Amino acid sequence: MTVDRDKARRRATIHDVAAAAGVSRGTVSRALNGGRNVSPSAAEAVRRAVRTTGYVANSAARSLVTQRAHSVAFVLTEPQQRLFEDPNFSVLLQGCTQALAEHDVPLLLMTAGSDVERARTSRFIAAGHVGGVLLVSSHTGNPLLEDLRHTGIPVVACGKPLGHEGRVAYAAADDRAGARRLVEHLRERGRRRIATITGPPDTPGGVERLAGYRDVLGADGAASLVEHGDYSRAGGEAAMARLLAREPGLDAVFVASDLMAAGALDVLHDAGRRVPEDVAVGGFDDSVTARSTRPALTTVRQPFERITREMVRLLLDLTAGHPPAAAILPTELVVRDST
Amino acid sequence: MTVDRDKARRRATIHDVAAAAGVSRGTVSRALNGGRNVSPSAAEAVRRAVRTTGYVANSAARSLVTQRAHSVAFVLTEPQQRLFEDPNFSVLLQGCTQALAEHDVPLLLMTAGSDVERARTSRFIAAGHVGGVLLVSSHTGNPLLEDLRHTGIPVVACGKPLGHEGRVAYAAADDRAGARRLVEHLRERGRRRIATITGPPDTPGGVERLAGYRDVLGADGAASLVEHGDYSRAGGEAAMARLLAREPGLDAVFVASDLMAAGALDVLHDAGRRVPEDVAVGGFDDSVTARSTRPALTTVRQPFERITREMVRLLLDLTAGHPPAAAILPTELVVRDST
DNA sequence: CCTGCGGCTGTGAACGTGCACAACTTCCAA
DNA sequence: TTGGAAGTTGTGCACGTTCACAGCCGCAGG
Repeated sequence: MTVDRDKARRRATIHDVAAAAGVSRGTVSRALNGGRNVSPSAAEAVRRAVRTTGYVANSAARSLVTQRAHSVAFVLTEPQQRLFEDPNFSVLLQGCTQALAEHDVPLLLMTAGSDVERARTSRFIAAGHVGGVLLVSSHTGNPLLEDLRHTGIPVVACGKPLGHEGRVAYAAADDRAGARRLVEHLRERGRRRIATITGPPDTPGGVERLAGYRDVLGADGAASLVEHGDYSRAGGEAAMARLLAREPGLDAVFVASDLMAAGALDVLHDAGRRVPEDVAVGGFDDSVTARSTRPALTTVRQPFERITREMVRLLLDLTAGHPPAAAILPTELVVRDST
Repeated sequence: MTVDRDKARRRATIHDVAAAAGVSRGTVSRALNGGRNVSPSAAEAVRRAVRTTGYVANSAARSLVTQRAHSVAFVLTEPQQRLFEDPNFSVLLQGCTQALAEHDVPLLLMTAGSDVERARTSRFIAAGHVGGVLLVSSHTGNPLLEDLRHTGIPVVACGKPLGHEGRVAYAAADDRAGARRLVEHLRERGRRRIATITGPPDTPGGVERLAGYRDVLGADGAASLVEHGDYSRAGGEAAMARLLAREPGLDAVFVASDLMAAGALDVLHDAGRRVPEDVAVGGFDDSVTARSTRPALTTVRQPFERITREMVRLLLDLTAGHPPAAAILPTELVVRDST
């Protein structure tokens, strides 16, 4: 009775497993972790004992002795509002959760939008509470990355970490090729006055997608039809308005994100331009936004699922001792009704 | 030199603080945790030593001895797709992260959409890896809640947990009053044939918002103008199409979520109905969707910030030994262009 | 037959913390 | 003066795990 009650109340420890299997703690630990130097019979006995006792390793005790945590922090350095305005972040978060769960690694969500948040997050990570960091930060020059590199904790960035290339692992879509493909598509549709709304110049998406645009159109003619946005819907509206004021005769716009493109569509609509008859509009990301605009948006699909999967793989590699690597993944043109 | 190097490499422990403050480990522990029975001079010395050593308590060691984790799991039981389609989940997630961070409690994000995920999440939580659970699950009858109640780990639900009222703590908006207010608003605008698109009948939002609608219109006349949706955009489209087929002369629709309302707007537009001239449309949630539709949506604002704050407060109360409580929070009518 | 070696196993120590307990001080009332 | 109460402090132990080490066995080579 007493034994049964204890077993029911307290979680099974490695001692219980050892006793049930008729071996020692060390053997159980070896069987479960390394798997080396354990006889087949002992391994089988341990496996059975684990099943009957319902043993799950105590992570606190484990990370106390191994001096490192098993969990991974997903850190978002954008101002908080972005998390719910831009669907891309949700997709990334969901993908990473999924990919990590498959490796039985819990994900801690942390934000570092304000200075207070950044200090708190930085301190938390430096305290060794997590074994790795997935950093989603588009803007360069974020002090958090400096802090993290100083701690020596494995970090994988989403998108090329401008200024840290080669020193920080990252996974990213091939922004430049994707942008090139979309602008080529606009030309194939017969468009001649093609403008662009870029992302901020201190973000990889802002730089690379503009580069792809210029690959097709050349730097000279392009220079006069470039406006910068900030990836927000409102930013897209403002940039589109500026473009129309500068060049009323434009017949196409390549917008560096779907959210900004949605804003641009509104402005074009209010200005009496028909899409795609008068002006063709191309976006970037293929987020849910692209499917819900009117007309539905032609865009460049980012391989978010592969990106998140690669981020997790790179992080696990890093913790295994590999040097920082990069994964550049191909994009895909999705043609809908706006071009 | 050696001391300096050690201090730089290894994290400061409670021993280091005790040595620096000239007291014992026990006093340091008391000063930091309880604060009771510690002389002012000792407390001051400890405080100073903590600052100079940069001491941060080792959470692994702490939870090993206290037998409970400090972190909180945010569990989403909806199918994964919903996370990025419905902005409400992002808002909830962001709010909880924020509120927990203020208490220095890390948030673990877990999903339980499929059976495999649910089993994994359930096992993880049962293993004692988290100190509490914030459960975001609209549908009733989810086996996860049963699992969780069995473990005895504190749980706070978001929205009334149908079938567990009084036994599980929860925070929710006053759905019924909010729906009532919106339908009254439609009548004040002179509408007479008011239909409704509800949420699923096994969700609190599906039940309560329909109840509010009936409070105003009476059960009899209402019965013929009710269609069920599933909170998705596509579900809203389908339900709107069914309503139009049943009652072409309707002049208003109360839709139980903004996302479904966005779908309904599309269908009304394609059917040649002008909004709000021919048909007034009201939504629920006041999510970003409501501001980006054309016309902008009249809706009921859910006090998400207060909801998340209350969820966290209820959870902390629970861990402190209080019995499960509920927090019902008032909503607000937001009038825009669709009514 | 002894020696060495490689595979396998058990045992003690350590990780850093909170808590129970004992010891010590101070102070006041009997 | 003494006793005890109240407040403050130090110390041993336990939490559950991994790791290094030592001991055991069987086997092959000298």
